[in-house]
Amino acid sequence: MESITHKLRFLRDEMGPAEKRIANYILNNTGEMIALSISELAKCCGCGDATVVRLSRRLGLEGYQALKLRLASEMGASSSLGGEITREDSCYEIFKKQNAGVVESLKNTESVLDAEQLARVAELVMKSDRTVLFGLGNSAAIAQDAAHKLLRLGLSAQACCDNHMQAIIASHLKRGSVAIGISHSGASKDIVDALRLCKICGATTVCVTNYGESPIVSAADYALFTRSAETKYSILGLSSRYAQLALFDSIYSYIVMHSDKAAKQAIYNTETALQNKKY
Amino acid sequence: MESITHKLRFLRDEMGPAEKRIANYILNNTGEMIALSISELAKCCGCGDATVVRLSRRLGLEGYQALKLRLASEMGASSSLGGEITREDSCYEIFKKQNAGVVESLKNTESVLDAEQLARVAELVMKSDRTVLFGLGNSAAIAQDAAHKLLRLGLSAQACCDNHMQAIIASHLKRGSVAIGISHSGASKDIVDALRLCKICGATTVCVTNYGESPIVSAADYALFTRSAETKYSILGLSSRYAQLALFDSIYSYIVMHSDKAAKQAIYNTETALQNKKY
DNA sequence: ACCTCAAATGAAAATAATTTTCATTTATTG
DNA sequence: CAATAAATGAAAATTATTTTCATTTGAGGT
Repeated sequence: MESITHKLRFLRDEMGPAEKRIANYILNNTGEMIALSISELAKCCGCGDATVVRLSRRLGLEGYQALKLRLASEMGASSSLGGEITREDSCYEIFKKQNAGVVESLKNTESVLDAEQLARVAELVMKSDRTVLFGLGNSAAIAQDAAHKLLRLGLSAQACCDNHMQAIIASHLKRGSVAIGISHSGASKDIVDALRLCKICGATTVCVTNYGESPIVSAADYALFTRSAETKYSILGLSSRYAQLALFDSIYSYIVMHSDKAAKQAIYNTETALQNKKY
Repeated sequence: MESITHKLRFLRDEMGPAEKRIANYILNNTGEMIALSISELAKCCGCGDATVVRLSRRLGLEGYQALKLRLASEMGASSSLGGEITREDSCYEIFKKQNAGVVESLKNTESVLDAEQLARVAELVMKSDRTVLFGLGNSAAIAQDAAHKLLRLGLSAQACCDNHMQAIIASHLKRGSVAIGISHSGASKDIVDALRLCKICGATTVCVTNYGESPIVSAADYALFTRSAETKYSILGLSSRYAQLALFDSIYSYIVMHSDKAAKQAIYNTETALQNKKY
C-alpha cells in the first residue's frame, strides 16, 4: 500500500493546472485540508468541486471522503514527533515527548540492524555453553535484564557489571562461550578490553553499540547496531537503551520459538516456581 | 489531546444501551467502521442515525465525519500492528513485530498514566533525602537503571534487588525517604511486604505496576500505572518494561530540567569523569 | 401496581456534502 | 486556423449527515 502523499507528488506531472493546484494545496496544508468540505477546498484552489473528485479518483480512491480518511490516517502515523523538552513541560508531557523519541529509535534501529548478523547471534547464544554479558553504567541494566531472560530459558547466562570481574571472567572463557559487550558509545575502555581478552581466549565476541566506527566493533566477531533518535536532551544515550532492550528481547523470543519440548517445560516450570512468590 | 478510543471506553459507563452498542462496535471493528456511512453503521448496531451523531457529540466532536477522521488518524498512528510471532519468523522479523507491541504499550501507558500522580512523584523524588527502588526478577533491571540515573543527578538513590536486603533497608527508612516498588503483576510478595514496611517506618511509598487491582497499590501512597499491549507471546510482561523505563526516564528528565546551576554542574562533572573511562 | 417525569431513542424531515452530468473552455496537432 | 481531445466548472442528481420531534423506556415516588 503506497502512501497518498507520495502518489500525489508522483502523479502531479500528469495533471492539468487546476488539479495541480489542488495537489499542491493538499501537500502544503494537509492538516487544515482535512477539516475542509469539498467545496471549501475547491474554492481555496479556485476550481470546481468536480476537479477535486477527479483528483481523488486519479489517486485510485473512491472519492473525496476516502481521500480525507487516508490523509488523516497518514497524518496520524507521522504525527508523533516529540518536539523538544522544555523547563515548562510537566512530567507527563516529558513522558510523551520522550516516547516519540523512543519510537523513532526503534524504527531507526530496524533500518540499521543487520538481519543476518542478528540471526547468527541468536543461534550462537542458543547453542553456546555459556553466555556472558558485559555492561557498565548505562548499559549495566541492559546486560542484567538480558541475562535474566536467558536464565529463564535455562541457558547458562551471566551479566557482569564490574570491570575487575569482567577481566577475570573474560580471561577464563573458552571456545564455545559467547561474550556480548554492550556500550552505547562503543568506546567504553573496560568493555572493549574485556571483549578483546575474550577473543584471545577463544570465545566468540559480539558487540551492541550505536556507532559503527567505534573501537568495540573491531573487538567483536559480530556487531549489532542500534540507532537512537538524535535529540538534544538525550545527554546520556537515553533512547538507545530501548533499542538494546528490544534487541535482546527479540533474541529471547527467537530462542523460545526454537526450543524443544523439554526446554519449554523448563520455562513453564520457572513460571510455576515464581507463582509462589506472589500473593 | 486525548485519544478517542480511550474516551470511548471511558464514557461507555454513562451511555444508554444503544449508544453502548455503537461504542462497542467501533472499538471492536475500528478498521471496517471507517468505511461505513452513518446509516450503515446505525443499521449494524440496530439503532438510528441520530444515536450515532449523539455518540460523536458526547465524545466532544463536531459529528460523525469528525469521528471517522479522528479514528482514521488514530488507526494510522497505531497501524504498525505486529501480528503474532511464529516459529518461522526470523529474529529480525521478531524484532519488528515486538517493536510494534512496544509502541502500543507506550501509547497505552500514556492513556492510563495519571499526570498528576506522576508530577507528584517526580517532585517527591527530587526533594527526598533518599530514594530506594525495589525490584525482583523482571523488574530488577528497571530498578537498577532508574537508580543509576538518579545517582547521576547527585541524588541519594539505591536499587535493591535482594529480598532480604529489601527488608533490611525498608525497616530503616525514615520520614523524608521515598520507596518505589516495581512489579508488573503488582503481586510480588517481597516487594509488597517491603513497601508496607517502608510505610510503617514513615517513608513515602510509590508503586509502579500494570494492574490497578493489585495488592501493591494498597501498600503505596502513590500509584503509577503502565499498560502493556496484551499479546499472546508476552509470557513475561515483556513490553511493560519499556513503559516502566520510559516512566523513570521522564522523572529523570523532569529533575534535570528543574535542577539549579550547581546541580547541572554536578551532572556535567559526572559526564567529564566518565570520559576518562573511554577510548 | 400505577403514575410521573426525565432520559434515551429512532423515523422522518431538513440540511449539507458529494458525485455525476454535461456544456463550455482551453490547449494541441495537423 | 480548423478539428479534436483533454480539462474544467456549474448545476443537477445523488447520497450522507444532522436536526427535529414524537414515541418509547425505565427509574423513582405514591
